[in-house]
Amino acid sequence: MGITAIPWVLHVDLDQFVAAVEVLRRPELAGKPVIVGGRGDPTERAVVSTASYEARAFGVGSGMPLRIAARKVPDAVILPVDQEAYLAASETVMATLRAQPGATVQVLGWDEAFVGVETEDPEAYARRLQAAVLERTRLHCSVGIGDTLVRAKVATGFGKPAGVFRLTAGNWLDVMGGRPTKDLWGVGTRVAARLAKHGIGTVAELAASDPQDLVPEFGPKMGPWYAQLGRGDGASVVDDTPWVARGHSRETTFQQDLIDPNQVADAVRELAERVLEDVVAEGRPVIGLTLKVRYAPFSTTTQGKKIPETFDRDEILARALDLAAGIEAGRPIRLLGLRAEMAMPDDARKGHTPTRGGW
DNA sequence: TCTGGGGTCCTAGGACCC
DNA sequence: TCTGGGGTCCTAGGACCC
Repeated sequence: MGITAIPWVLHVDLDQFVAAVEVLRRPELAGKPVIVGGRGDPTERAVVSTASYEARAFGVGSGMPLRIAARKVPDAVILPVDQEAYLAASETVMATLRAQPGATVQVLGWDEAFVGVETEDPEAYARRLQAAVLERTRLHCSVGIGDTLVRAKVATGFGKPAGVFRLTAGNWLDVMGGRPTKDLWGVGTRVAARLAKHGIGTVAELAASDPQDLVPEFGPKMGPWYAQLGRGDGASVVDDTPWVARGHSRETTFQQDLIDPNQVADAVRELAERVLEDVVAEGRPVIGLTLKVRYAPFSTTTQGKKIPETFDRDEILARALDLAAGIEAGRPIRLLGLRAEMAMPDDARKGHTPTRGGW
């Protein structure tokens, strides 16, 4: 008997994806600090989508205000976000992954996916995968190998750029144990701070914690889930069930804060029109609406309402304006967002989501 | 330094029903 | 007059991800 092929989870993540796509169509940018964000105008309210490695060397990263990024890297080439271009590149990458022998592909976003495969040699498979993506798209990617989704996802970070790294139950604590809980996928600064309050600062400490002890702080689901996350445990099945959106939202940040109620009403109408385009394209009726309001400087409130199933444009507009009636008069508004929740088709699997749920 | 836009899921508390 | 206990649904808000 030879070695039995066993199931592995691979996590594929394109390196500096957005910046790389831009450099491909403008080769003269290779080796330069490239920052992509907003409309490419650093005087506007916008944030960095992606920075090339050359720009990251100056301390620029995703989510940073574009204004600050431009200040840190005076020579940077600043480009507007071009969703269509990235989506097209992404689709080619995903198609390439799906074409690999034995691959089950679960897309997580523009630039990343899980690949499930049974193989004796996951490193060799990962290398073939990288070569295929590079040949087809001229884009580099890193691959994490794991025995669970979480371990594969975390492993990728150690493979960057353009490398391969394996994390399993065998080396998880050796590699991750001493690191802060914030390094885990799903633990942000807020949760890390709340864990620290209970004396849990590292992954090893979280892994050793009793899941039930975390329930009072985080609730019946999230408490045990964080304990499991600390151990790297969880689901190991890659699920290629097509993703069905729960809803669609649109939001706008105003370059100048809004005060006039008429302007607010106009903005809500426009958001409703844009949301409706997506809903109509999906062909599934709206069952709820949520309005998000960010007042200047920084408090955010939401107001939601269930509504009877409808596609009716006027009905949805009227409901959206009802929600807008709850906006505090006279307070400057920096952002408005409108989300439409849609009815789920009967055959859609609940609990399957790109970033969470069930694991 | 001053924070986009598109998503998902979880929790607490109130309303309502039996 | 005062009021149990359980269940479900809804809303508002929080947290996280890319």
